[in-house]
Amino acid sequence: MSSPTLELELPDGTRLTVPEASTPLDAARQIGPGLAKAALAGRLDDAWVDLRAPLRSGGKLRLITARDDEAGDVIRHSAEHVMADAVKRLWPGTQIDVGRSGRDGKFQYDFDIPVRLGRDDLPRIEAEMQRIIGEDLPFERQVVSHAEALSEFEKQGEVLKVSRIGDLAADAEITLFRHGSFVDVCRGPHVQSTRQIGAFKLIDISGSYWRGDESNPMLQRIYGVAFGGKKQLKAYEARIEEALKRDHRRLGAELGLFMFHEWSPGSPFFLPNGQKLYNALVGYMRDRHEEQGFQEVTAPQVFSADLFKVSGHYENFHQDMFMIPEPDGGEIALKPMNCPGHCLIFRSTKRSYRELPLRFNEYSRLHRYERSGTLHGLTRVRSFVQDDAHIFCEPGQVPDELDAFMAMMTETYKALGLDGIQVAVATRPDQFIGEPGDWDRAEQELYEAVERAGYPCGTNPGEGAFYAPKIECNFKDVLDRVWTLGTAQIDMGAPGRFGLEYVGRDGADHQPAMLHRAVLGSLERFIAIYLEHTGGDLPLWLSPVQAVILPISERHEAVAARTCQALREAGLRVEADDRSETLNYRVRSAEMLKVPFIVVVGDAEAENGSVTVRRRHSREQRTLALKEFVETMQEEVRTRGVS
RNA sequence: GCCGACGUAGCUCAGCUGGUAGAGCAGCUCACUCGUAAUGAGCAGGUCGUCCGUUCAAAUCGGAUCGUCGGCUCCA
Repeated sequence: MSSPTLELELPDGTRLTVPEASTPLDAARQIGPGLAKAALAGRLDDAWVDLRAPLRSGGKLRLITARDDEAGDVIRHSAEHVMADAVKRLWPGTQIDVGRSGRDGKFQYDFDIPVRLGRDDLPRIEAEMQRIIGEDLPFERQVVSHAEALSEFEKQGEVLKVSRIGDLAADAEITLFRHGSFVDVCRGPHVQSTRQIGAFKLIDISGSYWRGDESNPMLQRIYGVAFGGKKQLKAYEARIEEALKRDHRRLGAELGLFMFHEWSPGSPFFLPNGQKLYNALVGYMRDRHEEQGFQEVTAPQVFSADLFKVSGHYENFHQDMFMIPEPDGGEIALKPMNCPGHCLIFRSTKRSYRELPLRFNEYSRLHRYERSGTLHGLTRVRSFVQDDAHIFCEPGQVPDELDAFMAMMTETYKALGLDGIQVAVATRPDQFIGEPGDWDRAEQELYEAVERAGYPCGTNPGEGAFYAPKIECNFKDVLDRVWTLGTAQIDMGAPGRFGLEYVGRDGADHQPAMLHRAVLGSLERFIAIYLEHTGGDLPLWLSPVQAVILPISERHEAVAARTCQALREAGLRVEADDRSETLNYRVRSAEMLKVPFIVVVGDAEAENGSVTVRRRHSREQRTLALKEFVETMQEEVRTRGVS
């Protein structure tokens, strides 16, 4: 009678037969002692397996070593434990909560530490971690029952951990990992020994609410990065440095696009160059909407609080609004959204089904009171404009309108060369208006629209607006933070609350469906993401300064001025730089402002009415007739080419 | 709003444990008049975020406040 075995297939195709309940480490030993020593974890059919966990089935086994790209994932996991151990060693009485390791090399751990730590304490923790790594402590894996896990941490007085274990099912098998005297609940996998943590660095410390709830006490969270080797750590640091160069806040200042002032926190000033970019974008969206049957309107900026009592904002959005008490005891508010105004326009006259879908778009400035700690450059502001529109239609027309939204969104982002969009449906939040059944149907319609448009669709549970579920178009900024740009929402409250009606084919009154949608979302936020996406190298049609004219010397100033004027009259945004500086100096200055065309005029050009042009990022200089240059530029602007 | 850090000339930064501020770039002036990434010289520029306190004396120490940055929470 032979004992049962498992069949494993190795990456090179060879097959390995091991006794049942062997561990990946056992398999590694069979392959060779070198591999067994270097192995960090295993992948069985692409799922992580801990080296010490008995295999439950055969399959394709890959042993991960520091040389593999995925090594970092395992190392970070173990680095979390080592960091937690270090903090406990340094500050006895520390309660550990949980750690997490994410993408991009980062890991974190939350603690309740008896003292407040600052960044200055990080080197001390790093040193302690280094000591633990030097101790070469093996990670031990242990599977225990729920009760055993509870008693383990109760014994240690780990109140937070006990509470976390309480979340797990009573019949769950719990895996513990130990190294030295430190133990934590963890699914794994972990490296074999602390020594295998190749390179790490603690990067920051911050607060975080216990269980993510701001009514709970605040814990201290420490962030770090860890990799298989020093080289990856260096690469990470270089990547962050590069990313920072593309930060829209930095580019905004360097290119003279926008600024902030402490007397109006979170409210951007668009400087002349920024306003040109802004106007170009709005102009583009105006055209797109007009083509698609939208009608632009402008509603007031300030309304009586009564409007928002009807819309539901007063009860559900109050702390996000700028409310102003009036001398006579009334209350007025800066509008945080355009929708209530559009509802008033809709019901200003008797509407017929023949008018539907009725699409109103608006570029008013919206104001929302965002808490001070949430403000962030142009991505999170208190004053912004959306390419916003509301569609009033018959309920049966909703799918077509959603399809049109998805199409416009796809086309617009494509035209701008912006990729990396993530689409998700944000569902009913805890605080909402309307009927749950209607929400379910609306959410379903949104999912179907995303699917018809061919996008993979995620779900952001409970992230919908209080009045509508929404399709969200999400993008990451240069430091991997996710921001929502475009959205499409099906309103669950406004048509009823505002008593909106239209006369149907049947002569009876019906309630219209109402959609909210914005393709770029907040223009401010869009500009931020787009600047980071392009690194400030905007396509010609969006460049604030499309060309700069450089006279070779003083005697060419008049030609430069004439050339500049001719280009301006052709509708191009052009400036002449006739400062008393060397040509090289002025070329450099134009380069740093990321101007797409550098145009030089000297004796030769003055003589025959030509210009010598060099495109940014090109080394080639072309001399051509001014007229020809104008036409080339106009054509590129007209077709909104993306380089 | 909460936790932590930061706040010195337009920008980037120096200024050790308290003795009333310094550089580079930008700006201005003069000279140079130049063919695609920094010509040279000179000048000017700051009540050290703000307020209160400690001290003979505060950019430096303490407190408060505002703003910014990194997170948390919240959100386009």
